[in-house]
This record gives sequence, C-alpha cells and structure tokens, in this order.
Amino acid sequence: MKRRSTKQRECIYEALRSLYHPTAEEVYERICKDSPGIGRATVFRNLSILAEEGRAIKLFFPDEVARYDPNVDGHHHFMCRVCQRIIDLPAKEKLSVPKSTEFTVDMQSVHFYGLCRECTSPSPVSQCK
Amino acid sequence: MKRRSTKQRECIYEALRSLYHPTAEEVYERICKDSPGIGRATVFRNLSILAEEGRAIKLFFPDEVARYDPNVDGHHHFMCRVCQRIIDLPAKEKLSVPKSTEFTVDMQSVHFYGLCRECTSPSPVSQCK
DNA sequence: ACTCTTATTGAGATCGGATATCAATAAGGA
DNA sequence: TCCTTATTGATATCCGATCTCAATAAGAGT
Repeated sequence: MKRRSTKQRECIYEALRSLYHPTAEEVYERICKDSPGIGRATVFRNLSILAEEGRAIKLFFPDEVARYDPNVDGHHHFMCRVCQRIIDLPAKEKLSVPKSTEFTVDMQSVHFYGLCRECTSPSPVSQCK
Repeated sequence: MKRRSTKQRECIYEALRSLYHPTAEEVYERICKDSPGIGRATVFRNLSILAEEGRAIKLFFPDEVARYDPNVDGHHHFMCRVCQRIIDLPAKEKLSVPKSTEFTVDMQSVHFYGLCRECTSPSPVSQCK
C-alpha cells in the first residue's frame, strides 16, 4: 500500500512540531484553532502513521495517554510523578544493548521518574491525595 | 487511610507470582480457576495497590494493556515487536541518574524492543500485515 | 489535461481496559 | 464484643482509541 502525501498529514506534523510531547487530543485542539476542518480520527490516524514512518515517536508513560514527540534523535525522558511534566534528557551515555541468542534489539527507551523542583517542596507527601 | 490485610489481596498476589508478566485480566482468569468468587474489580484494584505498596511493578509497553511483575528487583525488559513476548533482563549495568537542578530521580525503566529468535526467520516483513 | 485506481478523509458508532458507584461485608483496634 | 471504616463485588460508566463506510482526492498512467 503506497503512502500518499496529504495536506492534512503535513498540517498535523507541523502542529506536532509546535508542541512539546503533546497528546493526540492536544494536537487536535491546536489543529482546530489553526486550520479547522480536520477530523479527530484523522489526527489520531496520522500521528500513528508519522510514528510508523519514523517522523515521530509515540511515547508511553504509566497511566497516561499516548504522547508524541517529533524529536526522533535518541534521547531519554524524565517525568514528574506529581505534575506529570515531561522533560527531554540528552542520551549522553547509552546502555549497551544486551547480547543474546534469544533476540536482537533494534530500539530502546529509557524513562526516569521522580519529582521536579516545583513539586519537591514543601513535601512530596503533602501533594498526594 | 490504614491498609488492611485481606485474603483476596494475598490470593491475588499469589496468582501474580505464579504468572509471568500477566495482565490484570490474566490474573483474574487464574483466580477464577483457583479460587472463584473474587470479582474482576477487586483484581484490578489490588494489583494497583500491590504496585503502590512496592510488592509489584506495573509495566507499560507500547499499545499494550498494563502488565504486572512481582519481581521488584531492578531489572530491564525486552519485548518482541512481533509476538509481544516479554523477557526479563538482568540490569548488570545501570545508567547513571542524570544530575539536574530541575528534578530528582527516584525510579527508572529501561525497555528494549526488537525481534525474538522465533520471529526473526524467515523475514520480519513477512510477519507484518 | 483527463481518467482510473485506491489511499485518505471525516463523522459517527463502537470497542475495551480501567475506573467509579454504592450497598453489603469484614478487618482489626478499642 | 462492639464500632469504625477499609474492602469487596456486581454493575454502570468513562474515555482514549479504533472501526465503519460513503465521499473525496492523490498521483500514476495515458
């Protein structure tokens, strides 16, 4: 199935690039403002296609909806457990890929979790329900 | 809110320990066989509680439902992109936790993706839709 | 430019894992 | 034993994501 170029897809890609780790819904909202007339399903569909084409990365964080990242250079992510903010981390060191006869690795993802500065004070506990 | 010990929770923990990275649904099915009478909601709820208590880890893989792991020692995971099989990897080397004034890290997760041996031959492409 | 094939779109229906509701039950401290 | 309240379980509900399908349009061939 040969892929075709559509203005919707490029429009969605531009919206993605203007946001920081957005969810599909956030991309859709941006699209609605900037260039109305593109359906929600089209946004979800094309974000998947962009990820499949290697123009974006689909990110998964615990108990969170999927997010998308147009930065496809290998890098890590930090997420604050309290405010859910995500921060890019340069992957200055790389884990050596495990050698095994059982499998071959072609991708890795490294996520760090903790507290960002804003959520550290006065006490992490006080911010939990 | 002080936590109470219930036989349902321990029963769910035992079922979890007898399985390998099961989903909540898989734990529920096991429970139904071994000790019927425990509700689905109770299984979901207690798996979350076990994770919260540090007796299990809730695992998230791309486009997959949540899985649970009673092995709470720091270790990594490999997932085959084709058959979705998950394999534990000992974390013999650890990534140094990034130093930053922006946040403090208290947890990390490392996932590798690729093809397991069974899915490597004859060609990965032939197994894609 | 015209035609033809078929990938893509968009509105809405639908799916499914997970959570919320709430009366009944039971853990466990007093 | 009593009492407070965490927990349970059946069910309803939520909601991100996918599916459906007729209409549209990309783009290769002529």
